[in-house]
Amino acid sequence: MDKTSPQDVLLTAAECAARTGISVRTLRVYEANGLLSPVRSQKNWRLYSSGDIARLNEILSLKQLGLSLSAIAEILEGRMTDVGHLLDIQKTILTARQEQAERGLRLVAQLQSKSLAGEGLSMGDLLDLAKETKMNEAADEYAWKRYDQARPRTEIEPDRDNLQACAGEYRFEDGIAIRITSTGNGLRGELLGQPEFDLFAEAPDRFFLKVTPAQFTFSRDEEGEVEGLVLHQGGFEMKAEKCAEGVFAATKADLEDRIRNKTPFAGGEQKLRRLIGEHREGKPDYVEMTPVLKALVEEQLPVVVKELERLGPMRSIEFRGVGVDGFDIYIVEFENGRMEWGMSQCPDETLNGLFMRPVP
DNA sequence: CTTCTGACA
DNA sequence: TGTCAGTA
Repeated sequence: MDKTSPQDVLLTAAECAARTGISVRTLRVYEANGLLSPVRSQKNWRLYSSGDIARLNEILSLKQLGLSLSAIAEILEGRMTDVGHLLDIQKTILTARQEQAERGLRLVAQLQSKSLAGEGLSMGDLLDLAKETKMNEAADEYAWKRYDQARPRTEIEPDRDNLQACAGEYRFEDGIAIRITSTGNGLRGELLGQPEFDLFAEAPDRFFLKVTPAQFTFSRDEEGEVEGLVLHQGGFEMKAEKCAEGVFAATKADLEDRIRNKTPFAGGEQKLRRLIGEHREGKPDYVEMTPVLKALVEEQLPVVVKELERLGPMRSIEFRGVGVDGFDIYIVEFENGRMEWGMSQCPDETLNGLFMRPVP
């Protein structure tokens, strides 16, 4: 079906913008995101047909829902397989925004009454207000990433040369190494202390796991050489840069040494004591944790606090050894029972793993 | 005078 | 998303 008919009037960008109440810049952005594709004149000017205008109206309507341009693109191209899920996400985001706005309004009202009462406003009052908005923006972004990472993927035929280009060793910002190898018709990933996993192509430089909702995007430098990757998982994006061949093997050998010799992380026990104490208080120190671990710890905190309360005061703490995944394992005795705690840290000493479970 | 691209805020 | 530079 041709979207332009012979008697169609074609509008220039400025005319189209005036008629739809958006800017020319915005029209170009939509086009860059694949939402619009106006024809071009001989002078390379954009010309918008009635079909383009209709599509623009659809875009504007979908934007009312607060959808991102990429989500709108998926819907318009019919690639969106799970609109129901999308709407769920959208609902939670909008509800969160609504709650945030209500909190903001209450704060403003408080501040106004305070200033009416002649008490004067402190910098701290205003900072509270500002902080709140920012936190919500972050929450929105997190929800979107989680959504995008969890949505179903479509596998495509991978490009052989590309697989070779992506193969190599990479190191995350916290020092953790990962090895990517080509299997000929896909990629295989290896993270220290974890079972190997297969990666399937969904775009030339983007691969996904089938066993868990996570994806890898490979990035290239100006010369087109693969220079790094991004792991998308659990609402986070973790960047890794390509590193020298052999780094992975070296860290693997280190881990095997640690396991064989039962070598705990330096200062691990003190750190764990502190962490347990902080958990008991219900406020662990997140500063020395990776963002991913922080999210995990926050999530399980209520349960842990309850458990620690039940167990009573701590009696002793004993290092047991290093697990295959590189976790230092400790047995912690409490007045009313015992727990196993595992702790793992990155080369830069930030904590990247923490688990705890009751043991008989 | 207008649009285009690309960069930057 | 606005704006600016340098073009065509």
